Amino acid sequence: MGKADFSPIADTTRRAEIVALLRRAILTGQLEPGQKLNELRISEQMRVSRAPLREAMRELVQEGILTSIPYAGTFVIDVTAKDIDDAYSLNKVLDEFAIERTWPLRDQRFFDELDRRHEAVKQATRNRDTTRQIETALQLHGLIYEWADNSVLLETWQRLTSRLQMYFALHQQARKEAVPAEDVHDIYVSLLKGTDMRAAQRHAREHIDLDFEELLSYARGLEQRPPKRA
Amino acid sequence: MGKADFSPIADTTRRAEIVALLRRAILTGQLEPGQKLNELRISEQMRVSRAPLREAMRELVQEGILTSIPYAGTFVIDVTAKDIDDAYSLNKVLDEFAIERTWPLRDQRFFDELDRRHEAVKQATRNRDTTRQIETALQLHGLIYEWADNSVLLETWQRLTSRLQMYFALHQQARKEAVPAEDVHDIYVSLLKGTDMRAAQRHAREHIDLDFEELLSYARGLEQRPPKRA
DNA sequence: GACAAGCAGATTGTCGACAATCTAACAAGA
DNA sequence: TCTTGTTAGATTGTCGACAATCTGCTTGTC
Repeated sequence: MGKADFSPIADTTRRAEIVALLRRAILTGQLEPGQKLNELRISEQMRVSRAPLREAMRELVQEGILTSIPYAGTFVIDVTAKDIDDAYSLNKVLDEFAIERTWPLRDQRFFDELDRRHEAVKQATRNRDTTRQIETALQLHGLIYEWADNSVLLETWQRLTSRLQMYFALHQQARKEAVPAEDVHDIYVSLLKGTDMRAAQRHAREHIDLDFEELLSYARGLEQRPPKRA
Repeated sequence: MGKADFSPIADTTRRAEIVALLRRAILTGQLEPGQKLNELRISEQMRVSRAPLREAMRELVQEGILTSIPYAGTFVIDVTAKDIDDAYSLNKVLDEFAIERTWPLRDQRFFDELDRRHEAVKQATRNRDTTRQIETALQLHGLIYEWADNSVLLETWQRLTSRLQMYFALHQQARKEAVPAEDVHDIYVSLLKGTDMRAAQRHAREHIDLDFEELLSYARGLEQRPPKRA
């Protein structure tokens, strides 16, 4: 018996690729909140028929980053300050739970992965690649969810992540200035390696507090934006 | 200006109706876990083409009660004891959060609605309508989520509800005996009307504890069930 | 000019047919 | 007997066309 352990091969359906493309466009801010997605136009651009495109859109609607009105169209979700606040406060609760569950399961592999993701954030920061910086920061944050050994929790987090990534991307896009270069994750990582679970939980709350505060002040500025046309 | 407040008219797309039909079939246990959904057969039975059916299926996949393997088929999710345990433990955390958020927002309308839903459970119990009993009990439980004024939390709960309803339905279906006739929600309701939030939170934990314990012992019995054929 | 009716264009929803892929049964060879 | 190659059937994925619905403009009327 050979011992090679192969990873599952990629989904080869057009639908899956369309989902990935659309999601990326939304999460990086290429598609603005409220914007309408014209099926014919997009399907022609992607050289695909409308059937798989529509199926892909249904998935993203359920994922919570698109919204659909029958016979009117499918739109990128609107972002209100309340949405961000809601996501943020739920995130705090979930973080606490995830840390609690992950805590006894931490091992060397966990610490290694933690360092690896932390390094990825630092590199993206050095490269001034803001999109990648957001992505890697969320991946670093997501490790406690992957490790918590709770599939429903992980699913919930992934759904939340989509929105968070979108929110942060919009925020970054809005303020033209460069991203803070210093690394704010050092303490978080070291606490996750330590022995005081409560301290880690407390810091997680306060840490994401900071990021969100700015996000919120930004979001409050763009309330009642007019709906974008396709 | 007239003052009538109309409820939104029904979605008139076939897709929406198909989603409702399929969801109901799954959540009531008409479709067993692991069972394959044959697109052609179902579309013929419903007198609908495969396009809206497939779109409906995509939605339910994202909702977490179906699972899809490219070129192989779409299946009702398998239920493992761990899945139930995961959903259960997350539910406890969310309950606590929902109660905390709902607490200061309780008013007369809340109490009225609480009573209304409680009454619905009691009536379903009297009628020995187990399916409806599960449905109404979950609706009673869901009020704190609807009242918490947090859209992301509500969404998360609704997703969780789908699975819980499915789990309980399976459980009920398995044990042929009648459902416990006594009402276990009296204390829960009265605590939500009271002044001691901590007590309400504590009881929510212990209350759903009871329901789940039986569910878990049942689920542990059906591990590694063979996949059902269409 | 204000307003309602009706029409044209654009867009979404649905259909039936074809292409790509998988499964299972069978045959051929070691 | 076990493995490998082939093939037929069934099922999923995708396509192009048609039907249903919406939107905005035009027209006609007061």
